[in-house]
Amino acid sequence: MSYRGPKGTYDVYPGGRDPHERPELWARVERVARDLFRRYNYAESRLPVFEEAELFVRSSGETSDIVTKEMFLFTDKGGRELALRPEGTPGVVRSYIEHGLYGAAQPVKTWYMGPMFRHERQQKGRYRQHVQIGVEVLGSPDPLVDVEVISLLYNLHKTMGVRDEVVYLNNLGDFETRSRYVPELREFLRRHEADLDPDSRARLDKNPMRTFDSKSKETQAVLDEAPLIGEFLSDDARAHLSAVEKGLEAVGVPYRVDERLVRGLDYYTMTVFEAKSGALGAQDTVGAGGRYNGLVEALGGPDMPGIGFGTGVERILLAANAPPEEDGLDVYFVTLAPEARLPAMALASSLRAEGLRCDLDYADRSAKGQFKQADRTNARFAIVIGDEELARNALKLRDMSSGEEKVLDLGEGAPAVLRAVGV
RNA sequence: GUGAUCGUAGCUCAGUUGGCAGAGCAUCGGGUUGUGGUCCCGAAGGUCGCGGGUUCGAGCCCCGUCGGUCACCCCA
Repeated sequence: MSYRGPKGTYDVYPGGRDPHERPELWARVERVARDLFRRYNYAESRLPVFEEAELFVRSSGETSDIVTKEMFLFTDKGGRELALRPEGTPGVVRSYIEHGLYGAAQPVKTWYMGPMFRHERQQKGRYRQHVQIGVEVLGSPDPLVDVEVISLLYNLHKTMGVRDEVVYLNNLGDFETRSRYVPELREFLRRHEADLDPDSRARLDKNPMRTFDSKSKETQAVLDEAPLIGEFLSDDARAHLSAVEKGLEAVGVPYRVDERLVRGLDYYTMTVFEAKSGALGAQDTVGAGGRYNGLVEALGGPDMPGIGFGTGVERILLAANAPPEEDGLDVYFVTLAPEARLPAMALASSLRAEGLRCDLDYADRSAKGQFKQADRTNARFAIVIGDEELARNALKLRDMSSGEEKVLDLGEGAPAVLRAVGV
């Protein structure tokens, strides 16, 4: 084996085995997503897969893992520091600011789908290049926008057949809330430092809230007694959370409030949410997102609120029931003489123009082999053209399920076939 | 980045204490001078991931390396 795909990547290819390698499943997600976004009135954004590295540092936070150890960095020939995008939100916000969309009617609702890159070790449901579908709503602080975004995520997953899903919801308050809560939490954790796992201990100074994500039993035992952010929320944040809850109930999205839900990115404020599936492995988050009311301003725009989600297409496919593919060809051409190939090609071309799915043998197969191929491609009909048919300017139409055969006029071309197959 | 585990035909996998590289499925052909799904026969298909080492001899033992899988960290 000479070449392999780069570490942590995968191919979508004809005959792909795993769900995320199957082209027809990707086609389905794209179809479902586009249809849903049209109904919710979101317009598409197509953005570069690389940006100035600085953009991601400013957005995700200098201390975040994504920035410190997971970015694919490179320098172009002009000496610019660039990075393959590790997430979608910063690019969308940059675009919103760059094109002055804050001056348009608000909110601006957009969606995107494309590859994201993170330099990390892969495991089930995690790749160095993975595809995210995301939405961002910029310019409105309305809690009902949060409801719309969460319900959109939920419906996307539901339509795709994601199994065993639970939506978790929390409110992290504004920066002020956190500036009161975090010292309190840190103080508490410090008192129990001896019982924490090494990773959590290391996080104590930098970002104690992420201790909640630890999978260590000992650490979780300590956290059972820890102060929760709910008690520190401002009236505003509390009202926002309850408005979101009422909204989710109104639109019929099941959810659970989880006060221990924290998110890894620095820019989140107020609402955060995460959709998890029991059908995945350790990486069980299918999609997640939250509000980022300070981000637009931090990136040089006006003080505009925003909210969005990102969801991993590979994880959607992994967590969904892959439906059996039933569709096949309308016609497979069996050519039994070299002179039959051109008339077959011409007829196939006419039938394709009429919308029929057709294919021919390009492998110089035997008669038996060509019928076998007709069978494999699930063709409804085989059209046989050989010496006998050519001599009479005819073709033989074989119904592949009944075995019934009819002789048609080859000279008449597509209309005769269309009539016989009942289109 | 850390740890565990696995790399043999396109796929799934056997391969004994180190002794001639195998099976099933898939592919192609034949049985049927032009008829598929079942059946029978045959063919083709391999630097045993790669590089070193030990040995008379390595798919097998040792070291390194690359890659896959799973978990941690983190995240979609």
